[in-house]
Amino acid sequence: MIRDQIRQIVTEAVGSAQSSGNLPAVDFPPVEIERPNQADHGDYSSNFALLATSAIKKATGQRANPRQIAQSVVENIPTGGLVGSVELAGPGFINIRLHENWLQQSVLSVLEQGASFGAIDRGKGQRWQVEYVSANPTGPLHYGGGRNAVLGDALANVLEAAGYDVQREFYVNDSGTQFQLFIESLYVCYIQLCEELDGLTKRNLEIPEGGYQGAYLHDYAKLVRERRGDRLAHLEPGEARAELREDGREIVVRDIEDELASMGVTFDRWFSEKSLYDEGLVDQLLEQLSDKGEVIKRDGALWFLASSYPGNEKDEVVVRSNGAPTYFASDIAYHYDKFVRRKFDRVINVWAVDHQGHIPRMGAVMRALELDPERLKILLYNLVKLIRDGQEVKMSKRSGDILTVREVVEEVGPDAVRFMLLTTSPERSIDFDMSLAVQRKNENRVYYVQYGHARICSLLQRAAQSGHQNPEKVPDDAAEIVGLLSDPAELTLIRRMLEMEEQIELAVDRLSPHNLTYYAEDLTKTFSVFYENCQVLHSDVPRDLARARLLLVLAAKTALSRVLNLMGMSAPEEM
RNA sequence: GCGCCAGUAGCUCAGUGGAUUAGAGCGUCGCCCUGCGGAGGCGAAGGUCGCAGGUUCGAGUCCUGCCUGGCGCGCCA
Repeated sequence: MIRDQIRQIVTEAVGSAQSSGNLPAVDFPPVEIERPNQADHGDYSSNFALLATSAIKKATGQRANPRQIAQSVVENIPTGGLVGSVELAGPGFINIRLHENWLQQSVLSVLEQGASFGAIDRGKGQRWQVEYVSANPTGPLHYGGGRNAVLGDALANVLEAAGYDVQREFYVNDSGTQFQLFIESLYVCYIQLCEELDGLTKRNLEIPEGGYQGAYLHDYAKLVRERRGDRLAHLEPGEARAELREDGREIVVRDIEDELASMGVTFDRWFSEKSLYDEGLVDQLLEQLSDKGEVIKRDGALWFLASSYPGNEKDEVVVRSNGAPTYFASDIAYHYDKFVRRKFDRVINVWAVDHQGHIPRMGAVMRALELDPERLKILLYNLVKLIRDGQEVKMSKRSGDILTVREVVEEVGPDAVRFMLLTTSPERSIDFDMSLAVQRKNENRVYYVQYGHARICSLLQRAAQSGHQNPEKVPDDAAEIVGLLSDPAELTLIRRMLEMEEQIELAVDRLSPHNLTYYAEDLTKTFSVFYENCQVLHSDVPRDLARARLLLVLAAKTALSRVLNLMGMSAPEEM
């Protein structure tokens, strides 16, 4: 990374200053490089001298002058390469500007990297898992799950860009109470459908208490009947429901899968909760924890003694007194599987805020399994409120009449959904204004960015038509002609593109990719300024300059489509 | 009651402990089209960063207390 290179250069300068006696031989804190807020403070700056002052005071008791320290460092930073100029500023800041030649040449580096532009190797050799959505397989996805999908997917994209080996997983809760209720509800719908269509005697079955009643169940039931005819209706209810589990699971999971695919979200693995029971892993883990005294029997139930771990106030039931395990039991086995069997270095679970209470418990589980709790990270996100025509979209849960991800995607389009759900930091709730998201107006930020990309494409296309060499191809004299890019608007655009690595790093560090939306806008804005100020295809523009600018435009396209892709959005050629 | 999160411009939101002016978009008010997509660009107005203390050379950012709103504290998930 550029910033790492700068850090290295400054660190070496500190070393030189120390060995020549200009700086005292004390232990200094590591050099930090930051991005100044103001452009005239350079591309990068370091507050090293200010931190060094207190380090010297601590070590020797002497008071040092930060400006003097900074001066000693500045003198030892060679210009050339990527460093254009170095200056001492204010109370002791070291401001560094990138070299113009180096900036120009980096246009070619952007083109070389192409679709992987901005990739860094921070995660090299590490296997991470992102588990997201993991909604109950009991029906279509509630729109709120859309935020989970978008966050998890973009985060996984960004982690891959940062060099991590990432696995995307959806945990299918096909074993608990909710799934059972779903199957029972589906059974009732199926029987009713058979009674109606196959003339069977009415049994007057009713959806069980707490069961599911959405209209989608009838669609599911139809699918079952298409596969099985009325065969299951002639079996004992218990037997029929057992058989229905498979069909029901398949149908609902497929439905959710399609729904997520409609906004471009896919998974590497759909992990079955039931499989943890089938292979006995849950029992095995409960025994194991029981042997270690972490799990005990009390009041007829089996308890995990979570309260012996920090942050936990109470114990948790893992097996109810009626013998049925809670979801928490399989969660223990599931995380054992993730960390011990599959050996993920780190796992990120994306959860809605209403699961926040589960976090300390999982921390306790990690400790009980003798795993470093740091290896499990929870990305919590707040709820989404849908607004249409200035009013909150309310829905009745009882009738199962929910607004689904599919419906929202159909109404506003996958790209707008993704962008909108990504702009806000996860811990904040979102008021998602659907009426605004569909408007092709200035207020809609999604279109601003995509329009910028389309305009770039149109420019490149026009270039090809007006007799330029295929602008998508880098010419042999590219290294020479990019040297003609010296307009402030051109250099600013290059600088902005070169922030890509840092933007990716930032999203990874915070486990939150929302900065990408702002970066995309910023990049687009910077391109627009260039576009206004620098003509490309115009008779007044010298041919080589036009060619150089076309390379820059192509690089801008590379950068902009890269950010859009990281966010999981399309980069339209035209709109 | 306890815990977690949020409170920044009229609105929607960024903000990684540092340099006299805390940013963006929208909205408002002015400009810029004999030129590559005006779904654009430039500029202006607009802020007690919820409140009160504290730490620091320096706080929107860290600490404490309080106010407001959301969520969580089940043999639910």
